[in-house]
Amino acid sequence: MALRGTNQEFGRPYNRRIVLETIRLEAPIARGDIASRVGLTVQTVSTIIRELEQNGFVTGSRDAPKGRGLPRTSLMLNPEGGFAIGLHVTPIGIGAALVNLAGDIVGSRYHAFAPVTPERSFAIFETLIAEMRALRPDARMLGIGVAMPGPNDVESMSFVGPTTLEGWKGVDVGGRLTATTGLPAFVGTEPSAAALGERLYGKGRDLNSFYYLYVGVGFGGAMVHGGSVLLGAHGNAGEIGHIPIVPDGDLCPCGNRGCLERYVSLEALDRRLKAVDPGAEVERALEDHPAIVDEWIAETAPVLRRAIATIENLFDPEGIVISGFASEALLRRLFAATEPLMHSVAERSGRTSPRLLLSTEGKDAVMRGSAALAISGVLSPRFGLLFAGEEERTDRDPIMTGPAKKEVAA
Amino acid sequence: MALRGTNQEFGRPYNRRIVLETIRLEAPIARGDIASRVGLTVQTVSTIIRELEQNGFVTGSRDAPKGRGLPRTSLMLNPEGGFAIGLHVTPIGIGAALVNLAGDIVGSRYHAFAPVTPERSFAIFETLIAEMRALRPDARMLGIGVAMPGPNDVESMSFVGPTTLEGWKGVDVGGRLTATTGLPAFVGTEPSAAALGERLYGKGRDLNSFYYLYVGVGFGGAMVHGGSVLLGAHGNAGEIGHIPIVPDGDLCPCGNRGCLERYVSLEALDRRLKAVDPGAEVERALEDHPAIVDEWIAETAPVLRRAIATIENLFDPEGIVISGFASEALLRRLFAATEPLMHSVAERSGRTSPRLLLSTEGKDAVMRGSAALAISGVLSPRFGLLFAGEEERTDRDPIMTGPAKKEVAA
DNA sequence: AATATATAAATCCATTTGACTGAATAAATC
DNA sequence: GATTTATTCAGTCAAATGGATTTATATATT
Repeated sequence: MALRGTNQEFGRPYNRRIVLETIRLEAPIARGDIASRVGLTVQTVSTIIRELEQNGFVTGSRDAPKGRGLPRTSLMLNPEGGFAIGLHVTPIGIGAALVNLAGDIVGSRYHAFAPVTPERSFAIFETLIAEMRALRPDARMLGIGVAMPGPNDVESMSFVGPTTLEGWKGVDVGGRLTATTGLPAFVGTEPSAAALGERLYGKGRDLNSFYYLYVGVGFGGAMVHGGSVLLGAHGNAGEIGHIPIVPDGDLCPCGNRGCLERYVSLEALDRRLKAVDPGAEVERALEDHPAIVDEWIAETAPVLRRAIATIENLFDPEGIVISGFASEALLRRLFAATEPLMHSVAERSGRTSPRLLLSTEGKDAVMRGSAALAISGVLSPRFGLLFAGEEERTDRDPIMTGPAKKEVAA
Repeated sequence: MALRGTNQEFGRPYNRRIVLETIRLEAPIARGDIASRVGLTVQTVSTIIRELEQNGFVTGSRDAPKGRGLPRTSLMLNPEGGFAIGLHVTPIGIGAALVNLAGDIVGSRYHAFAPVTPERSFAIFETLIAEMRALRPDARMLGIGVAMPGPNDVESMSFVGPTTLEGWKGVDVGGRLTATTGLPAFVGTEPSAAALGERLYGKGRDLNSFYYLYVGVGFGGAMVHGGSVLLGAHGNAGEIGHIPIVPDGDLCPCGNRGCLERYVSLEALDRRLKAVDPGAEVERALEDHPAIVDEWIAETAPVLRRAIATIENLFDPEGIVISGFASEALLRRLFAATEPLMHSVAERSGRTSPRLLLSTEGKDAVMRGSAALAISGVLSPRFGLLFAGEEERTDRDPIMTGPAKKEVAA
């Protein structure tokens, strides 16, 4: 855990992040409001804002006067203040996107190929990264984020079975990318990256804590608490696809029986489709084989409901966000099938917010999310950590370094 | 979440806590070692230690010389530096204990009565608290911690059924205790309090993250991560007793079917015993009805195993600690019945530590733990928070106030 | 219409807190 | 006496604070 003390040089960057994060979440907002919100004085916030403006992270605009007094200057993130490249590695290809500070996808590319071996992938990484960089050649590039299927380094289920990648065990993806590009690189699992994206730019903006469900080829999840994604001791928290949900159920490649992923996942649907029509594709399942989808939904709904009750009782989140690589139409079907929800601690007396939310971010979520892995280095409030349990980054504070830097009050 | 900025006056208490926590975990330890560990200079640590010594939290002793140079002064927590009263409310009585900074139970008392209504309980609280205070009349009393069965404020399952308390809905336990005693009072659920005790004084000292399972009348749990107990959005995280583990299983008072607690809990064993012998008692189950216990263990083992795999895949902890109100012998039986463990992300390639640990702290865990709720106000490293998600305590820093205070460099 | 006052937002400046750097001191061994 | 190690003393510096000041607008008064 390595508890660290604080000192003045540590405190300033921390306050910078707090202020920047507040602007991100509450924009447009004025200096005074930030001050009262974060518990600093207006003067302090003012000097921090000056730094942030000079470095291009924040822009301000004089409001229209209403009431007496000097009209406030509303501050907001400068979307062009920084960019990150998000990479999404799947068993059937690699996606890349250039994402700005506001989470907008400036441009993206997808390269389909198989098998996705490390050597071929690294070559494609380089091409994709160069392409993305070319979209904003002179901008401040904050880093690269890579989302990969989990879990990491687990004997029985790493990179085995249809939902995982083969041949990647022990490959230092982050290290190699940093070496070839000179940019800081961060690697995360698909669901944790997507959850981070959701927390920064999606439904998670309004939720202090939420559980994120990611229906992909497999089925993943991530708990977001206090702004951080909980990764667990070894980054494998959220392997919800492998919770044993049906006693003595289907055999799973992980060695257990009745894993959630065997029922609720695109791979599970695909298996059903292929059994009837070997040429069927999950993407077109609703159009081509609606009856099979109906059957699948009906049979998996109780399984999904039990999974949801399990999450609610174990994590007590403010809400559960359902999202994923699946098509929006299919997600909506799954979402609707969760009703009626089971009883759980989520049934609070004064509850107003919904227990379940559907994220329509769709497939962009992962790419945005993986870029967010890098962007979080700038935007994270807690000493640079958006992932609880992650090693503390000892790099210099990225906010005040980088190409876009103009001279700060020398 | 309310992000807060930091400043020097905020930084000093934080550093004090970091130093104190380091001493607690690593004692005996010298100033220099603390400095390099927490990243502060020796001088800064020195001044902090001086304060802590003057306030009686820490004592130092000159080591025996070995090698040349001035022998180091080893520092350790002064167990008598502070005390807290732990209260444990159960459906059949109330326990109280006086606990010192080192987590030692200085004295304890149990008052059996039923039904445990709020009015009778508050009267008994007062007697017990007075008794505990009398054990160290002049010592610094840090506060009162109360452990109660969960969950809080949930429509369908609050205070209903054999494992819960009735008539306590909406009762402000902490507020009333503070009002009558003048001491800060903290209320937590049984498992979260016990988990905190385990983290401060038990197996949790060596684990950065662990899941804590508490076999009580019901079945509870708590995730400890980075030194904090994760409470969830409303303090109800860890209602593991109500995860639906058997599809279409036994009906539970919560309204669902097949809840874990219906199988693995003292209440479940009790039901089995009473069905055969209405006068049977769980405490004497192993002696009086070994066959029934065998049968219960055999039938619940697969259920427990699935629960363990679920926890491992959802939280990825370093380990799972099994503990509880149950007798040590019974816990050992349950513990042994978890083998063979199912596959999960816990099966890491280089794994050396056990996946499951048995805590022999026994029934003291809860009382120590509830006292720890109050003690954590002093020992918590993160700005006074040992519970992630808890409201920030705006009280003055308890370390430097209180009866034992001698004049600090006026 | 012209002027004065009230209010709100943001900035300037002296003060204070607290951690840091470097020198000094104390207690041991060589 | 020289060297080594642990700890303390003295001065420096970064950064947040409180109070006064400046700027821009609205409203009241003459």
